[in-house]
Amino acid sequence: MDDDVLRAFTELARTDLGRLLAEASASVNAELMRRLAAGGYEDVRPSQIPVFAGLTPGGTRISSLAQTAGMSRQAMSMLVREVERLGYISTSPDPSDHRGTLVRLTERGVAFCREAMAVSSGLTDDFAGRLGGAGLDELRAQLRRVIGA
Amino acid sequence: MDDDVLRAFTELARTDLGRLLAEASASVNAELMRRLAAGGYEDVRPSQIPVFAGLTPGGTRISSLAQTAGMSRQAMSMLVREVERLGYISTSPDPSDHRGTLVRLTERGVAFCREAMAVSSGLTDDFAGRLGGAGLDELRAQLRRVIGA
DNA sequence: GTCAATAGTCAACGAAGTTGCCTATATTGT
DNA sequence: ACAATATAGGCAACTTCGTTGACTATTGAC
Repeated sequence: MDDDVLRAFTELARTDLGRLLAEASASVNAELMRRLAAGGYEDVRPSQIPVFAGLTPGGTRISSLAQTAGMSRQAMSMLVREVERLGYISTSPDPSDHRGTLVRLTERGVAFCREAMAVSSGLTDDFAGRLGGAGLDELRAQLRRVIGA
Repeated sequence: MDDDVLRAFTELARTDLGRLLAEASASVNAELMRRLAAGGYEDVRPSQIPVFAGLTPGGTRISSLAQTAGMSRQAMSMLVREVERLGYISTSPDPSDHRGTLVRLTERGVAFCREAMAVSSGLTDDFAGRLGGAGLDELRAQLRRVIGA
């Protein structure tokens, strides 16, 4: 019966591993951003996090940030300008190669990274409480196995 | 030292639960769409899946699909037109309420749902092989615990 | 010193979704 | 019976996040 196919499909769509992963990801990410906002960083958007994540000590090229984030230089360039306008990073021409632009954290940027780490730790602790410490480690290991396809 | 904060932050960004979940979700979803495309359904895009997922036997309102998918009626209305143009669903005015539009699977739509279930089963089997059957069940349970925040 | 490669940016576009407003139909209260 | 209200759907404009293509400036190789 077609109806049976449809019912089975609907049921599948609800319990699917892909959907569970997507929901869990969205949920964790939303909670992370909510806590960052509560900590005084309401102006940072999720898409801007990769800018911070790609920074390295001593200053980092926009191209390098783009590659780390897996996106085009153009997109990263725009993100960098946004985050700079928010006051978290500063840019300056690379003295050793005037084609390049070096991106560095400002003091506010350092404070943001500290807060982000604290928030992430808090969230991790919450999950450890809910899943058990061993359960959380096991979850991480299984996710890595899922990714390593 | 600021550099230490940055290094710790970078490390965190790589091993973060949120990032693991996002990567796993993207990976599983991409693989699902890849297999659907390989099975002859190259024209269905990820954003259109919720149209199918919300359908119920006997025909379903666009508003109902929108609510199930958690999006606006306007967005779902557009998705419905796209998927209809691809030939997977048909629409007709609701005879019992002429404001409404009932959405139903076509034969091609039923075939798609069958294939999607087969693909999903295959994928689930693959993961069961990689994580162990009990490991997969445990992963699902933990993801549900993560979602139930 | 010319010539190819690289870093960054501008402009146009695309996918996926939102909000505000509009029409058509239904329902409800008096 | 009819005015008021609610609901279903659709149009238009906009936002977010990303892409590709074409361009300039600088650099390095020969």
